[in-house]
Amino acid sequence: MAHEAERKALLAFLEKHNLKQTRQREAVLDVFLEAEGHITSEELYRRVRERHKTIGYTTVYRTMKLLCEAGLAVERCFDDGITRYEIPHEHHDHLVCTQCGTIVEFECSMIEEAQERIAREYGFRLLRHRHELYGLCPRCRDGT
Amino acid sequence: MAHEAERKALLAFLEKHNLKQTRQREAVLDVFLEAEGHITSEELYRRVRERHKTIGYTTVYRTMKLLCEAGLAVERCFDDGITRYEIPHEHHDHLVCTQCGTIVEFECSMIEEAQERIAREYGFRLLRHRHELYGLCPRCRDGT
DNA sequence: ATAGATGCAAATGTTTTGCAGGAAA
DNA sequence: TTTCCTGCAAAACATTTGCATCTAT
Repeated sequence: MAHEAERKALLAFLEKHNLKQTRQREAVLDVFLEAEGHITSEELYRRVRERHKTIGYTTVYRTMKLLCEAGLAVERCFDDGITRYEIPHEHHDHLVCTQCGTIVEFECSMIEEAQERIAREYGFRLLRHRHELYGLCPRCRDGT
Repeated sequence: MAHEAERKALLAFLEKHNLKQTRQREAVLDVFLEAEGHITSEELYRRVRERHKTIGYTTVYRTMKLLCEAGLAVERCFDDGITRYEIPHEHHDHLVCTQCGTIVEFECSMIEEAQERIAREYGFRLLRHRHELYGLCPRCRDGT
C-alpha cells in the first residue's frame, strides 16, 4: 500500500486533534500524493470525484487546508490567482511558463543570501519570500 | 499646475485612441500622481470621492486600467490579493511588512543576473518576474 | 448628433462559511 | 449518542461587465 508514511502522519494528526478519519479525507490524500505536486483544487476535485462521486468542492478545500496544517501539503499561488498544492520538500522557487503552464523548480543559494542581505540592509526581519520567474518554456519558445 | 507632463501624456493617449477627456479621468490621474505610488483602488476611490462625490468604483478601476495602457501607471499585486498602482520608474522589487503594510523598493543586479542565468539554464525565455520579500519592518520588529 | 463615458446593479471566479442532515468514535 | 463531517447553497471579496443614461466633441 502506497504512501504509508503519509497516511500514518495524517492519522496521527487527526487523533491528536480529535478529528475523524473519513473516506473523503483518505481519497483526497491519495489523489494529492499521486499527483506529485503543483495540483490545483479544481484538478484535485475532478480526480477525487472519479473515485468518490459524491464528494463536494468544499470538502476538497477543507481537506487540503487540513493537510497543510498537518505539514503534508504546502499552498502555492502563482500569478493566475489559483492555489496549487505541493508535497513539502527542500526550499525552492519556481519558473512558470506563461503559455502552457509548465512549472519548474529551482534553487539558488546566491539569491537566498542576497535576500538576507537586502532585508538586513533595510532593517527587516525576513519571514518569507515569493520569487517566481515567468517566461516561455523551451517547447513554447520555439513555436509549439 | 502640477503633473503637467503626465496630463499631456494622457491627453495625447486619449486623442490617439479617440477617447474623451472627462472630469473623472482628470480627478483619478491627479489623485494617483499625488499619492506617489503603491496606492490601492480602495484608497484611490476614497480620495477621488472627496473631490468628485459622485464617481463610481467602476470608473476608478477603468481609469487606472487606462492609465496603465497609457504607460502612466503600473499594476502591482502583493500577497494580500489587492492591486496597487505605482508610478512607472526603473525596475525594482519589493520588501513588504506583513504587520503594518509598509512597502520598500529595492534593486539588486546580482539577483537580476542570477535570474537570467537560471532561466537560460532551464531553456526559458524570461519575460518577467515577481520577487517579494515579506517580513517585519524595523518599527514592527522592535514591538510597536 | 453621435461615439464614447459613467454609475448602478448584477456577474465573475475562487475560496469560505452557515446549516441541516449524515457518519465516525 | 455525542462529536465531528459532509455537501449544498449562499456569502465573501476584489474586480469586471451589461446596460440605460448622460456628456464631450
